[in-house]
Amino acid sequence: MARSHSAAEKWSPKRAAPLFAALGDETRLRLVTKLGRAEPMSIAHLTHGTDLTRQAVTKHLRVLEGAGIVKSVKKGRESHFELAPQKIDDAKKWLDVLSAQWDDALERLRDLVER
Amino acid sequence: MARSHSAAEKWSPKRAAPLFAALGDETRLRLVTKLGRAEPMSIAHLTHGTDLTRQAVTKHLRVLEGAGIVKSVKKGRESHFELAPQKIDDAKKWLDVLSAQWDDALERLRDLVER
DNA sequence: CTCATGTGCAACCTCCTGGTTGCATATTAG
DNA sequence: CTAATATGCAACCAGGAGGTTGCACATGAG
Repeated sequence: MARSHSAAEKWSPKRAAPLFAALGDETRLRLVTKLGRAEPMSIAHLTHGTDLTRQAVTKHLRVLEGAGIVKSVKKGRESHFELAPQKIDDAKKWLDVLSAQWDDALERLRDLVER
Repeated sequence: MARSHSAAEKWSPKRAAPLFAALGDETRLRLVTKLGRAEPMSIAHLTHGTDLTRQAVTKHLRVLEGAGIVKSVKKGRESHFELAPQKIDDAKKWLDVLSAQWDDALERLRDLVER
């Protein structure tokens, strides 16, 4: 495998933090939820219903794109965005690893007390 | 159930965003990982191995505490922090709902094409 | 062709964040 | 008691985040 990141690095805080940071904004979570409908949408469309400017929404989309949570494709004069569920899975898995670590630790502590 | 939040609100971006925001920092993810060992640790202890000041670490811990990801208990002159795995699960579930929404949408679109 | 629509870019502004330092206070160690 | 340890609190700072406005430019509609 000629991958640029080791398996250990995959769970590094360094790689996971930007992902969570991108999700750590109400507006962006709303955008992501809309894009969860699996229909690529233009910036103008995504701006509708928001009390924000088109440019503000654009900035949020670029942040999501930078984190790999969203992909954009130019379609004529429009930019269509769609969700990249792989990154969502990455975030989920990071939390899974943490939970597993916690559960293991608890169990090990319990064993220690019992014997 | 006399809960203060409706079931729908539980998945609102408004509630989830602060959670992800708290996780969106490398230092905080490192702290959370350390606390995943299920052993309550003092601020001084958590500062060890970091290139940060004790106060910087303290601030991060307060942010995590504010998001409910961590709980603190004063033990003598020390403040001991431990993980609150429930919030981690909340974050994970939010991502699960999003993934499910995406998968459902994809399947529905596929059906639409096939018939 | 002409005009309206959808974006991109850049400058600017305000507020929050992550960090630091300095000092006060509460406990525990000897 | 006295000194060392573990925190808390407040002031201060630089830089980044989230938003806005203004203007240029490309493309689709009539």
